[in-house]
Amino acid sequence: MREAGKRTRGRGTTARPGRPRQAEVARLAGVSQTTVSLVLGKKTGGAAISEETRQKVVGAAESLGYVPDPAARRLAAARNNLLGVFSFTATFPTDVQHSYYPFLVGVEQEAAAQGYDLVLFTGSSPGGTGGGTHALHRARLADGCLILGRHAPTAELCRLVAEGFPVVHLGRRDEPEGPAWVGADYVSASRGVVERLVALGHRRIVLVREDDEAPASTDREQGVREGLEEAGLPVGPEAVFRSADPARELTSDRVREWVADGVTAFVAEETDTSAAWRALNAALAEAGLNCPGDVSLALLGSPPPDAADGPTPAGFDIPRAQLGAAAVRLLAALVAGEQASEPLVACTFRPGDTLAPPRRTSPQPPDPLPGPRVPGRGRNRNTRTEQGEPTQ
Amino acid sequence: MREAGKRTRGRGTTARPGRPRQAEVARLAGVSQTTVSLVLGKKTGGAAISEETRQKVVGAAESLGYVPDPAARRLAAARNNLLGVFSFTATFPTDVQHSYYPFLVGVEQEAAAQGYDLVLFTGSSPGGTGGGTHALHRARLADGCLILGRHAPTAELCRLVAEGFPVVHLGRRDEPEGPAWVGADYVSASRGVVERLVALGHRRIVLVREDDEAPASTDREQGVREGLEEAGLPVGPEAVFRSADPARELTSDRVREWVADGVTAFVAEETDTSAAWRALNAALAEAGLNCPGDVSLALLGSPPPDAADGPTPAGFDIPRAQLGAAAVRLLAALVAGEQASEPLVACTFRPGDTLAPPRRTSPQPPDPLPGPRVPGRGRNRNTRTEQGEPTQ
DNA sequence: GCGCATCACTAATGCGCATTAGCCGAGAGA
DNA sequence: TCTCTCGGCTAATGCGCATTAGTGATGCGC
Repeated sequence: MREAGKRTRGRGTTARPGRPRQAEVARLAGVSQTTVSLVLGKKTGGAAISEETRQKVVGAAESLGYVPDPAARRLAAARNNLLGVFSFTATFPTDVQHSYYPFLVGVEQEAAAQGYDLVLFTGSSPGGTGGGTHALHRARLADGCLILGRHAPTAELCRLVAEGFPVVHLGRRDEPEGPAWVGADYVSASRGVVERLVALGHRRIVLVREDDEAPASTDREQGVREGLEEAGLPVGPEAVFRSADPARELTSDRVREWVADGVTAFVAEETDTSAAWRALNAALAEAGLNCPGDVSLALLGSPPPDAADGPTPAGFDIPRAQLGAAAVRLLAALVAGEQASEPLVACTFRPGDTLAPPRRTSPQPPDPLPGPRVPGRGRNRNTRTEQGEPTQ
Repeated sequence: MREAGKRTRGRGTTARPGRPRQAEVARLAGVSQTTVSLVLGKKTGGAAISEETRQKVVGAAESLGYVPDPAARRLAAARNNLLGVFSFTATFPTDVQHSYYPFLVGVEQEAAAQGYDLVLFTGSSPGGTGGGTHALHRARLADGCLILGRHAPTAELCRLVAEGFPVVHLGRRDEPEGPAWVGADYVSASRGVVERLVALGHRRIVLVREDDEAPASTDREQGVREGLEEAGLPVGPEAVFRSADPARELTSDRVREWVADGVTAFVAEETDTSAAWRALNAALAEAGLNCPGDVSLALLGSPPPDAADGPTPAGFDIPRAQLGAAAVRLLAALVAGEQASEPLVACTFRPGDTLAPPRRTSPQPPDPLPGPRVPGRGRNRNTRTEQGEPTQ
């Protein structure tokens, strides 16, 4: 069933039914196939090749237009330089908004850099034809596999992991026996935002967050708390406003009250809906407070795409491409049998247009901070927030 | 140099260093490797397998999570249900504007439907590490390969084709010995736009185009000409305004002149820069003509993304996702050894807000057309423009 | 002038799979 | 009873390459 019917391998003849093999090159150069492999593979691995022979081989290969067969190459090398990418929604959904595209930018780049090609496993969304329940098992075709999104069947996934197959999940996971993962360092990033505010002179800062328990939310709150603590500011319940329905509960009255009470800066968490952020902005507008004149604002994440107009909120961006790249690096390390290291990727500080020193207090940079600094709680060396320069 | 030092293949032990092979499955099922291959390959090729044995094998394979090695499959002259995707720019560039994303939407869907997974060959952009000049030959790992964009090295490409490797290029190509391709049917789509205008009562229509010889341009002009001809309207040089620098040469005076002369509709070609379209709009605005009140306008393509405001121009959209899907279908057919069929994909008519019956002539729908209709030149059955309903 | 270490190269092997040629036992035909 | 299929399976082979043992020559020291 090879090529155009029949069995083509009529060896012995000079016939060249397909593309040339190393054997043909060898014959033409008057050497052995091994020599050809050695010369073209560049690896002198123990053996030495005379310049003369090398030239003969290279010449023969060129004149025949020899190109190695990737399948054979990979088979012989016992690895195929393929990384699987599994998303349990379409990898390229019609709705670009919810796609993994930004991650894939980094995934592709890093994979290329590491010498891997990518296998996109299709049809893993509901109703996929092949595989059925065991869709994930196709991943074994690759040397390792990347999981995007939280929709992978956990049982299957853990099984792959248990069997020693290298798997990296893009996004934090909490299972003890689950796959390796990489995620954004929300804690450090959030702390960094608070540090900025403090450096500008703010002493009363309120975090507005929604009412869920996702790690993404919890981490941000923790970061804010660490930032406050580090500056010796109070971390009591008054520092966090938590609401299941910010649009209703975060009123202009509430905001006025805060401001009257000495609050000079607000920090809102970012979520799918950006409910907290929207509510905060609405309430401020209604209260007649403007930003950054009256109060400073920061958003712990990227602004929603529909809010492209208006000032850019200060805060941080999730470096999606870098996350993708980090995931690939980690996966490549696992494939190579090395140990995984830091799974957190630093976010990028976004200066924005919503920060200013507080109104009434004269900006006393970092000196007269009330309360003691907490020394041991310094930022984590490896994952510290990459803060852009203020002038940037 | 295999795995973590030493030779790992300490066969005989129960050790399972990598993913399971057919041999392991065979051992577990108590049959030979051949039987496993036979059962899992579904090909009863001469041999018959009892249902009992089949069950044992399938069970063993499943419990081990066996997945065939794609490289080995390819080497053994079989299929591996992998389609390669090659883009000679980054497949996921940072600049989303110029990406192949819309095509990939369709590629992914159709690949899933046909039971193929996709291999993204990375690093084919300039400076790619692996492969070097012969980067394209990595494609041989897959059953066939899709080429996006015009940057593939033609020589390599033609070589693959000559060797009988299934290749489909997304976008029209004109080499005689080049790869198969799929493209948008600009001719039919452009003709369809003219037909609309004619149906609305327009009798003097001018095409504004830039001065290049790309097939995309030529095809559109041809479509317009066919549309005019079909309606029995003159197809002389006065029907086409061609300019290397529309911004300068397409003046408001020129436009006024046309209108005074009885022209009631303009059609502009779409290009990277949309120069023709922009110039036309500018000239009309300067001439104080409004659309669709005074004249009707159509754009032979999708509006530039920076012109999101303003009325939606009538015209057609290139169905990128469908093109991707069509490319995959064609490729799958080639892989299966079938013959290729129609490479053209119909564009979608976009009604827009820029069409209206001509001002002074009473709208005489399709009846009193001057001149004879040209019968044989009817639209191409298979590729006719999928025109949206006007009410849509 | 005999061991011994290069040097320059080759024969042999196996990667994981598909395929081909058989092998063995049981029933059918003679 | 002896061959003759034929069903059900397996041993053997090869895909094109990389890798590992060699194998002759040659040079070198003593």
